[in-house]
Amino acid sequence: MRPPPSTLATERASLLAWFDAVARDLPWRRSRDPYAIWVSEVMLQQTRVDTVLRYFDRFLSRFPDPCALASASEDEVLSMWSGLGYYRRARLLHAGSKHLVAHHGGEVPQDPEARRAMPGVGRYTAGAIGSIAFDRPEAIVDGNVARVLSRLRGIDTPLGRADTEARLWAEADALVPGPRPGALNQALMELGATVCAHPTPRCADCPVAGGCVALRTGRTAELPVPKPRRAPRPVDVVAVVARQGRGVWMVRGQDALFGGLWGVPLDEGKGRAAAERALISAGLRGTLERRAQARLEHVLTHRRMDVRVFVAADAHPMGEGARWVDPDAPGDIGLSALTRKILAAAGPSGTASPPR
DNA sequence: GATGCGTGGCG
DNA sequence: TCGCCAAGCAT
Repeated sequence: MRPPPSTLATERASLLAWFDAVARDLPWRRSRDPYAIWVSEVMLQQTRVDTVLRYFDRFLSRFPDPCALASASEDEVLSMWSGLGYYRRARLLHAGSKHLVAHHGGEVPQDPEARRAMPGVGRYTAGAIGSIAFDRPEAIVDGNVARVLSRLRGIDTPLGRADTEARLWAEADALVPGPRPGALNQALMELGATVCAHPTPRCADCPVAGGCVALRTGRTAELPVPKPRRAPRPVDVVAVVARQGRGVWMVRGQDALFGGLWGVPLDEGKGRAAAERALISAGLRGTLERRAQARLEHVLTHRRMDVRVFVAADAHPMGEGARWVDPDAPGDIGLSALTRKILAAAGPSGTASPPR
C-alpha cells in the first residue's frame, strides 16, 4: 500500500531539490518568526496566495508581534482584515494572541499540543507552524497536499470522507520524517499549487512523476475525487443606504455572517417593506425612496445573495449601537466586500445605476 | 459528521 | 456564464 522507505527517501530528496530550485519568493518565507508564520497560515486558509500578498505585510507592520495584536481592539484587527473574508479567522487570531500573552509569555509554543490548543489553530495550522517555524517533523494536509497525495498514491475515494482523510494524513505522516520537514511540507504545497494543479497537472515538470500512480494509470484528470458540495442557496436581501454629508449609516454585525464588521442595514426580503424593517431595526428614521436604486449579486460559498439597494433620504438616528461612517475613510473598522459593493452600486450621491 | 463561514480567479 | 475551489476551523 505505502511505498517502501527507500522510495520515500527518494521522493523526499526529489521534492526538496525541486523546491530549492523553483520556490516562489513569498514574504512569509523570508521569516522564521513563528508569529509571522502563524499569521500567514491563518490568512492562507481557504485563500489564494495572490490575495494574501495584499494583506500580509500590512498586517504585520501594524501588529508586529503577539503582544501588539493582543493589545489592539477587535475593530482595528478587522480593519486590517477587511476584504480578506472568513472574518472569524481574524477574531480567532486576535483571541489566539491574547491566549499566547496569557499562557505562553506572548510567544508561539513549540509544544504541538499547546499549539493545537490555540484558538483558530487546527490540525493543519498546528502542523504548518511546527514544521515551517520550528522544523519539527509534523505532517500537514491542505487542499494542495491532498491533491498531490491523491494522485501520487492513487487515492480514489472522495475528499472529505473520514477514511480518505485518514489515509491522506497517514501518507503525509509517512513522508515527513526526514531532512528539513518544513521545506518538505512547503514543497508538497508548492507542487500542488503550481504543477500538480487543478484540474490539469503539468506532469512534465513534476519531480515525483516517476512514482505517480495517477500518471501511470492515466487518471490525473479524475483524481482527486472531489468532495460533493451544495450549490449556494439563493436569498433575497435588501440594503439601506442612508447618507449624511460624507457619512453612511452603519451597524456592527452581530451574527456569524460578517460578525464584527460594520455595514449598511440589511434584512431578508425584496421590497420596500423589508427595507423599512432594516431601517427601523438599525435605529434610523427617514424616508425611503419608493423603488430600489440598484440591484447586485454577491455569491458566498453557501449563499447567492440577490441584493436590492434602497436609499433613504432625510435619515436621522433615533438610537445607539450604530454610527455614521465615511466609506472612503472608515478608520479602524472592518467593512466587508459586500458593503463596499453596495456603496459602489448606490453611487457617490445615491443616484446610481437603475435596477436591472 | 454536517454545516456555516468570504472572496476572487480561472477554465 | 457558471461551477469549482484556495495553505481550514469551530460548532
